[in-house]
Amino acid sequence: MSGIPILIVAGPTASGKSALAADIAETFAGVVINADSMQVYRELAIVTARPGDAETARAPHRLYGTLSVAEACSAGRWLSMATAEIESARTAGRIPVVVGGTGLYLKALTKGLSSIPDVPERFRTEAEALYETLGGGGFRERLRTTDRESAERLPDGDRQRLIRAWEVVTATGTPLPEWIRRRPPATAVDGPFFMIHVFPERKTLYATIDRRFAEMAEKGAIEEVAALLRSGISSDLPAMKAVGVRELAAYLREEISLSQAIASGQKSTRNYAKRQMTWLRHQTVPSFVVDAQYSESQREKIFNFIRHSVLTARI
RNA sequence: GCCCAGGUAGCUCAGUUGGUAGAGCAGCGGACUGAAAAUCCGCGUGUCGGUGGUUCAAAUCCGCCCCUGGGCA
Repeated sequence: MSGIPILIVAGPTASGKSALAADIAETFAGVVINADSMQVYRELAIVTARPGDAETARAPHRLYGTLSVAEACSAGRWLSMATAEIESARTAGRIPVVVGGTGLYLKALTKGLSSIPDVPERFRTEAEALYETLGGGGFRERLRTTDRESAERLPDGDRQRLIRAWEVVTATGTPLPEWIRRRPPATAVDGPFFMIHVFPERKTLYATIDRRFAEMAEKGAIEEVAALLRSGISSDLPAMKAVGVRELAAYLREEISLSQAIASGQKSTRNYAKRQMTWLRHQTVPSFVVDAQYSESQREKIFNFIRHSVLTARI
């Protein structure tokens, strides 16, 4: 059952990878499985550029809008959902087409994620309070007494990773790097994996991003964020940190003008796309690279790659 | 045509009495093991409009030319 290969479509936001994934799944009897950390949230459809009904009708789509914004997804949680979807697609004889731009998720899928016990929430609260009182430098010194390796590796300002390292060692008694070394990645699915990278030219991509963000604001993103604010969920939740949510929320709170919010959202999206490209360039080995925005003119050469490499790998 | 004010990084601009240039924003490169659309680390990327001259030395002083605003005709 694990003989069916897994196809991964990776690329920065606005590269057209979702459309490509839908095309592939429609043509080759696949199931599109989302690997985007924000498109999993139900209430964020527009700001996350989640595939619409027309697209999802063409082939089965999984893990899109499956969680509420009141919940927090995580690499581990996503991985277990994704492996379940991959196995069920395979059982049904369909090719899993994993698509997304969240580098950590894709790495977890292809290289595995060490199994580390769940850390109860109170440790995070405690760590955050401690970080506030001691400051970055002080917190790092404190961490040094229990997890020297992390304390030396991380800069004072890397609040999130320092807190995570502290949580793990405090809750489990074992430092995070030790967990990683000790436990082999337990949850990755069996391959074979094939990866398609969609890498548009930078200038084109940025122009698309700018256009798309302005359109989102016109077509309901503001209302979507307003509803999110009205729901009163904690600003610490991941969904509140999505690109576009932060900027439009600032506009709705009347802290900045609409045009400032749009300019700022466009900028954040461009910066995000750049970070994604760093991940994808260095953390994965592509099997096939599309060096342009995906469009129908690219389709045949990609399909040929799939016919010749992916399908013949099928057992 | 004449008179002003300008022309310095992708953009907006600094630049003392001459010592081959620096801020903000934008951008670029990198890291990444359960928040990852997160969180960080690093980097000025330059025919100082052009050209001749003065000088040991010119973004800076002088001449001429080009361009952009504004004003007067």
